[in-house]
Amino acid sequence: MAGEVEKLDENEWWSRIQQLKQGSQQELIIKRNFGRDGQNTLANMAQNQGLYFHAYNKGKALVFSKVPLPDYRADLDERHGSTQNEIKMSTETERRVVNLLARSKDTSTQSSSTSTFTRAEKQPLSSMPISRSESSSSFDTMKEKFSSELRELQNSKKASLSAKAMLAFREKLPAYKLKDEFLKAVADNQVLVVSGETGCGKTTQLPQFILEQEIEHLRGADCSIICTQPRRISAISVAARIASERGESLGETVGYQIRLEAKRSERTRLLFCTTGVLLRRLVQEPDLAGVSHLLVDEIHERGINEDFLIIILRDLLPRRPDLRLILMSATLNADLFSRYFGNAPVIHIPGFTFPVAELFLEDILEKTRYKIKPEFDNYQGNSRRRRRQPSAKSDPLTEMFEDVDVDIQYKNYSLPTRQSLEAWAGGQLDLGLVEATIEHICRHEGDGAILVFLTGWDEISKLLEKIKVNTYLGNSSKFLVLPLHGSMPTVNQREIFDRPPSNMRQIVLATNIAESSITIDDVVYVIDCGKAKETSYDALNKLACLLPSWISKASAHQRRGRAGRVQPGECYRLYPKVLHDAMPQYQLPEILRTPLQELCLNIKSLQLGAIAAFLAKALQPPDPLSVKNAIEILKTIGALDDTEELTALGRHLCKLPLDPNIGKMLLMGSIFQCLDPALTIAAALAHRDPFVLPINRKEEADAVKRSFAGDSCSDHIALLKAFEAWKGAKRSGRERAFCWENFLSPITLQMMDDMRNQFLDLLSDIGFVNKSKGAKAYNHYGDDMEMICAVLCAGLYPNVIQCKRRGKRTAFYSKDVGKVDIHPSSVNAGVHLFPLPYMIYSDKVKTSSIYIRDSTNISDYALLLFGGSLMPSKSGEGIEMLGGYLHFSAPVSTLHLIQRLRGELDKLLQRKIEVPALDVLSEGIDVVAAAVELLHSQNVYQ
DNA sequence: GTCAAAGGC
Repeated sequence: MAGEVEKLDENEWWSRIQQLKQGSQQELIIKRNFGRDGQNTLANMAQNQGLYFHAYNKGKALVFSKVPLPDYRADLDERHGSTQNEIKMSTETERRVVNLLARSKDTSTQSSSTSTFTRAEKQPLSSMPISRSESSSSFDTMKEKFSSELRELQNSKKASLSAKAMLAFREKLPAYKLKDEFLKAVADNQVLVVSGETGCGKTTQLPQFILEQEIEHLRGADCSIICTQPRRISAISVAARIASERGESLGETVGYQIRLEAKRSERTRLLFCTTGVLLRRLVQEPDLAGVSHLLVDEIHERGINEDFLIIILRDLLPRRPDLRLILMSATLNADLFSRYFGNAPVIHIPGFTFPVAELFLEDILEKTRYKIKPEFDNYQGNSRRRRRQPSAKSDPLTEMFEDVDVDIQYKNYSLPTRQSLEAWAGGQLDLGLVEATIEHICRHEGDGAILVFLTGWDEISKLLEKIKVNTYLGNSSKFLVLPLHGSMPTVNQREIFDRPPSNMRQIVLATNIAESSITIDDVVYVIDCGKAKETSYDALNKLACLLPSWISKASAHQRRGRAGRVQPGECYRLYPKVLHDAMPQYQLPEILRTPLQELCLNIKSLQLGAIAAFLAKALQPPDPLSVKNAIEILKTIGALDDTEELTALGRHLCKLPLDPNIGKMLLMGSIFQCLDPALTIAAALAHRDPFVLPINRKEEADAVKRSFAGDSCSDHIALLKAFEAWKGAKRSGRERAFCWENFLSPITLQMMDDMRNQFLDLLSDIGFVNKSKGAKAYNHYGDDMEMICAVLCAGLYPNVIQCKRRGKRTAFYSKDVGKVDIHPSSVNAGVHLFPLPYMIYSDKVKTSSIYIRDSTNISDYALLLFGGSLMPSKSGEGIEMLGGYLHFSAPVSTLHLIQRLRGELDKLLQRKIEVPALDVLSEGIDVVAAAVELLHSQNVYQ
């Protein structure tokens, strides 16, 4: 059935596609011989031509067809055929299941009545009319009274002595000098873009100017100013700063609101919140009724939430002519936002930082006399050969430098420097160079902390080791070296913020976390390796990647700025100046680098119309193929129907602040009586891994995690058991010791606990849980490992891989990308044989290989009963799933029994989703018991 | 054989 595979050049494809359209041929199969960007364009254009497109075998075979294509075709897959899994059910099990099914009530007659419910639910999600009509005269009087009260209070605070000192401080900020110009621009324009460097005071002053003016003009009661921040910590700290500048306590006129935490009151007029909080609020208030001014801060960071918000706001402005929108950005790309909003005026505020001297690789080599040794695999000494054979990993920027003629470009530099530049390989960071640079600063430059930007855990750990054995830097009475990484326990410690003893120099080895999330005050020297690990999304292979790459000029600028906060500083850049000049201006916005299913669900939830059309309005619209993939997943998990409308399940998922798969897992847990485990696992997957990665005691940490997993072959169970043990330790008052001994982060665990409560509230809001019944009513199978794994399967599907025996080991295969590996941090890493034939996972990412980060070993029955829909296989003798990728064979009676049970389960589930209050235990006890019976009689894995 | 960073009514 496969047509002949053709090799085509990129410039031939268009005419061949035209031929396909006009001729009698059914399909065209192209073997890829060009880059991925070309493929995506090709795929999109072919689809515009009305042809179906699918990529097979890691995108090596591209198929265009006049008929819809299956998403798996063994004939085009060179990697492996998918194996049949033979299901052997014992007669005893079969008899029990048949009996249980016979006892179960026939639920099919009742399900028809639910359709009316579905239709009623399709009406707008919420309509909360603001009852302006009620504004009786007494209401107006109250507001007037409140407005003048606010003004009196503001004036009395201003008069106080401390306020005068505070004002003197504020007046020194660059933003203060533009106060009048800013307020006039806000009054005259609906949209305003403000650009300003760090330290200019825009975040603390501009919202405050508006607040002061509104109160002064007796509009205090009517105004509601919102300022969004991308991070929780900045929302709190900025709000606290402004409250103190106004001489008030936090939560009076100035407050904040972040997830699970708020300090605000009836009197709050200026609210700082995370962008996510505002997006959630938009579901209830699509017009932001009642908001007078909205400031969106840090938009230059181009986070997915901010980019999403901006599309919504541009559509909203005509409906809210009285709303004022102020976009705040770093200097570099303010014009981009101005153009997006119809050339909105831009105000620029100069920054206030100390000058930072810049040194590039060539200067550093000259100063340190460090000698770069040629790379082994790349080298045989002669530079011409190096140029002709660039290492496979090298990127365009590094290649660009390989073409530079060092002797000409650097003729004013010494010979050793030129030789080192010749040997420099941008593909790999030279830690010896970093060490030499640190030592140079410590020996020859003045006092002050050193901040080193590295890409990840491994580099931090190795450099730490190098410093420890360095004869000069290893002196722990003179140098305080601190690793700073999001998953290291030190992040939660205060050491980094405490000033070191005066005779010690602090050296911080950090990831990007120190670029914007954590500020270390007394940094004078920054060493920048020029790289960061960055996610990207390969739409063709439906694969997320996390690879080190060169940072943008904007990031490099931000890193440099970290040296000039307290006094003039120095920035040592471990890459040549010509490379810096060739860096991209900005990083690709997050919306172009991430899987989009959650965003797509939010678009439907906010009723913003067709997904693709909406996203096409973005500042930089995502690849249509990425959008298509996201919609495809939402359809597979049953959140969207064929017309891209929300299903009943989809509407429930909208209410949960979770990735749709994790949300579904949570709903399934509540339905199938594993509520507590589902809450815990959902919280961990949505937030972050509570296991920390200590730098010295990695093996111990690994062993602890494995002991939590027991023999479950599941990272998810390890999370669950760790959380439960923490709860126990907390009850007995030994939380701290417990966390320390078990390499767990108390902050993360506490956050998980709070999130569990939020999820429980939300499940109660949508009717799945009746809190008054107590936890016991929803945890009948809370200790049943097979049932918990089945719930994981129900939620995380189609994230499933096959485990196949290869001699004494097991190999793993996924439908989209073929062979994958278990991530070495998983409890399943290094295990050679597994009791069950599949793994379900929530995170697959390409780094040095394609890794499944967290996995749970599951049975055929878990997949058959809780996975994707069952299709009769083409041969007619079995069942297929996942577009033909998974095959199951069994005697006809077994197949029928499984299909019948699956049918009953689906019916029960559908009714429960449409009528959430339905009691599954009383309505479907026998069907669920039959499922449990099968799950417990696990097939022997061959 | 490995672990960038953020975020949610």
